[in-house]
Amino acid sequence: MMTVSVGDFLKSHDIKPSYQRVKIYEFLKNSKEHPTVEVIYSALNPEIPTLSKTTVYNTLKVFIDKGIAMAITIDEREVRFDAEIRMHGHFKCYKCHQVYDFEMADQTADVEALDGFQIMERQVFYYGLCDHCNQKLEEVEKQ
Amino acid sequence: MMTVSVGDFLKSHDIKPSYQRVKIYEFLKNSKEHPTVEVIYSALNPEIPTLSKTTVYNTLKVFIDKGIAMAITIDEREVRFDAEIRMHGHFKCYKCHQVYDFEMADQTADVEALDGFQIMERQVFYYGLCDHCNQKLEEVEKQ
DNA sequence: TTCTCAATTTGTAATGATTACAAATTGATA
DNA sequence: TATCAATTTGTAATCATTACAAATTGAGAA
Repeated sequence: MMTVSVGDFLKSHDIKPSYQRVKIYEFLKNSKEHPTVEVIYSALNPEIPTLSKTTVYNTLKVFIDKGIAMAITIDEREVRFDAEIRMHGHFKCYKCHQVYDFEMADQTADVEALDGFQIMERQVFYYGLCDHCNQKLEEVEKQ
Repeated sequence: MMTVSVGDFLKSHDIKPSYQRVKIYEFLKNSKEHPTVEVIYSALNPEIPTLSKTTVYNTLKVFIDKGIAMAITIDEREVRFDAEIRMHGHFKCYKCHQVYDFEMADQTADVEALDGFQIMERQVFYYGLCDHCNQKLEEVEKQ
């Protein structure tokens, strides 16, 4: 729930709120699916027929540089993006390939081995079977 | 320190120990740098002039399928590999691009949000400045 | 030893995400 | 309205990875 417009939000992070940037940020913020460049481009193309995929790449790079989005390399193949900046983990299902968010305590301070290191970003990826796919598998095994 | 030969180790994991596979596993096991396919290929090519990069890809896929190696997607660009299977984290320095291992408690059980999920793999990536680069930066700032 | 056959390796070509780059467009300010 | 820098766009290049088919290898049979 944002109390300021997307334009003002971008401005407050030193990003000039062009039409494309506002639309891309809105899409990313409202999306729960951690979309790829391809997904963002395909979703906005009908509404912005002149949109270029390069613009999507450029814009996401700006968002990341300014600290309002994150790149998620949970896929080996293509990068996903997330407008949720607060610390949380990502779970990817091997079967349905969906990426789930999960709440997670920040245990950075516990890591003694990194004394003297300046930790600026954290990514926690778990992989396996989501509850849905896991349950279907168990049902099959019962038979 | 392995008490069995690499060949026997591979056999015990259902992998036929060809010359290439043994050499690639030895290199990966002895490497602390989480090498990419390119690094592995370049390192072994002098010793195995007929080696093909495709073989390196194929072999690493076999190792991962059989559970004796892991893919590390800490780089957006290319995949790195690790023969260390026990749970540990990876830290990548933004400046020198080196990837460090660090010991880490497994807090999987703490994650309530993943009830019903079957977690099969974990990756923890931290990014920032390593102690070496961080220290150099502080020295510059003092001047 | 020689033969056979499946597994493995190899080289080349294709794929596809990402980046480079230069031209076109936009929009704020004078 | 004119100017100019920032932004957007389209195309071409880059490069890690994969697909695929031919060549090679190696273990067991004859």
